[in-house]
Amino acid sequence: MTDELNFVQQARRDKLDALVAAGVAPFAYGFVRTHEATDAIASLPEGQEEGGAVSVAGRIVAWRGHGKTAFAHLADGSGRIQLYFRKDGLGDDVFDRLGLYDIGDVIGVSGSLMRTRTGEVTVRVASVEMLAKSLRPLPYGKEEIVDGVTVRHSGFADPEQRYRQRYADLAVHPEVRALFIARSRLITSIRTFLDGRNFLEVETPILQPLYGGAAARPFTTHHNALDMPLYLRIADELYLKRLVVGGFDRVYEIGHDFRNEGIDRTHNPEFTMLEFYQALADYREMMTVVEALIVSAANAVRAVAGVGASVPDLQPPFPRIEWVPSLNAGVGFDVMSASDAELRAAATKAGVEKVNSLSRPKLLDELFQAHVERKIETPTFVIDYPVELSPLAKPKRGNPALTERFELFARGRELANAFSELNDPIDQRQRFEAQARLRDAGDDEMSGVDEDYLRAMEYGMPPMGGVGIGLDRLFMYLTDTQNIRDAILFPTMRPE
RNA sequence: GCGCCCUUAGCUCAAUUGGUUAGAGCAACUGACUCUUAAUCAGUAGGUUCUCGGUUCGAUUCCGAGAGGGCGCACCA
Repeated sequence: MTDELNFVQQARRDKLDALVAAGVAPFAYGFVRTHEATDAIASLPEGQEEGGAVSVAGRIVAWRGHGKTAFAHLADGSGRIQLYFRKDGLGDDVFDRLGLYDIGDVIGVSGSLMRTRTGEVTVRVASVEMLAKSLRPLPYGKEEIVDGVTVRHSGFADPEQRYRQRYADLAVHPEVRALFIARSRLITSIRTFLDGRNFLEVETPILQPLYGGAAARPFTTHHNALDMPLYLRIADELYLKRLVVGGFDRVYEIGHDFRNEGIDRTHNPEFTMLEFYQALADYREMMTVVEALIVSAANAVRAVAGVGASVPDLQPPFPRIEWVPSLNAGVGFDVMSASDAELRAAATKAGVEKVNSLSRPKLLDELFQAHVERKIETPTFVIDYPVELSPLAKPKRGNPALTERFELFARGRELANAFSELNDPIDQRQRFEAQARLRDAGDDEMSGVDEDYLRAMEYGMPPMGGVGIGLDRLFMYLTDTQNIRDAILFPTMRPE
């Protein structure tokens, strides 16, 4: 695609010049609107032919000229309304100038409501103002009737262009707008839910001198004045837990985490994470909180017109299955007492590749994914993970080979990850040092020892339950969206 | 990173086995039309067929390389 003016764009420039020559400012400062489109339509009672004066504003999305009259449709955030222009109502000058208007122009009109012969509520335009001349045609689609069925042809089907030019995608696709309205409702519902349970919303650093709280490769940047490296956070966890030390018993943060990994249909380098921490609660208590939060979020999305139909019917309490017994049932032997060789054989049988290069924890994880995770359809809590898979969780009371951890799965995907959080600074130091050794050995997904965090723990960190929920993933689950790029307004793309 | 597929007018898509001047709808432009709504009718214009190279008398079509994208796999505890 070229940035040179093509003939369509040149025609619009010429109209712009003609408007200016006629004394019409093509880019206005504002407009006083009395009604949104759907409100204006609703204000004319059924059966009534004529109504009062309204002022509406929006984008011209259809234009049908008829010599000395013209019909148009105007779209705003609420919907669309028809406009009716008459030469003998507007005067020759104004009516003739309508030829300089195009589909895509943002205009404001005033006039009285009327009902057309076919019953459509319409504004009989008495005055019209150009608010923003459109110099580039929007790729509106077309509808046609094929064998009695209405087929919508998008005018903008190339996914790449839709992601790159989300503004145009939104402008021509009402269903895309509806989806992102639903996303906003989801976020709002989570805030309302947590605020209602006395959680405090906080903001913690995105630029961090040490990254931690997850295992991922970070984005690295540099602060010039301090002449030091900084990392974009891969998780909020360690800062939120510092705040619990400070006396904020219930905190949460909704924000972006950044992970320098591959891009695919479920991964974007920056994504929206919810983390919340509740002092004195253990992981079992957090399961009931998560259940209620997910149901509340699902209800919020379900209420959005045009999106809600895809939301699964959720019936709490969600099933809880234990990690070890469920995997044992899948493979047919006891994985905890099995030798590495037995695990490798089972992994090979399950279709796992390169089993000889995998560590024991990785083998267990692969087996669990193949035999249990992928088969989970309806929301299900998996609880009590082996300690070697969960270095950040507290040991399980009465069984130190396990941890007090749960993950929530649905449709084979992880929706939430939670622990009874480690609050023993001596244990924490040992785990940090083990991570630091791995990092020094070349694993750049591992961070070093966070001395400041240890200092915070040494002051006394209350026991707490902590939960992380990837909100893009949750939204994708609730709306049955297959690609994360359809759930993020401006997904990460290569430069054009 | 690997495999498969895609890239033609502003947009959505055609183009027979490699063969005349690369077509259609919408959008655009000119004209007609005072209740239309996929408005209608008559006409006009619009192309580096992603880029570079090769094969051929001849390439949108076949081959090679590159760019961008989509899907799947792998990676992402």
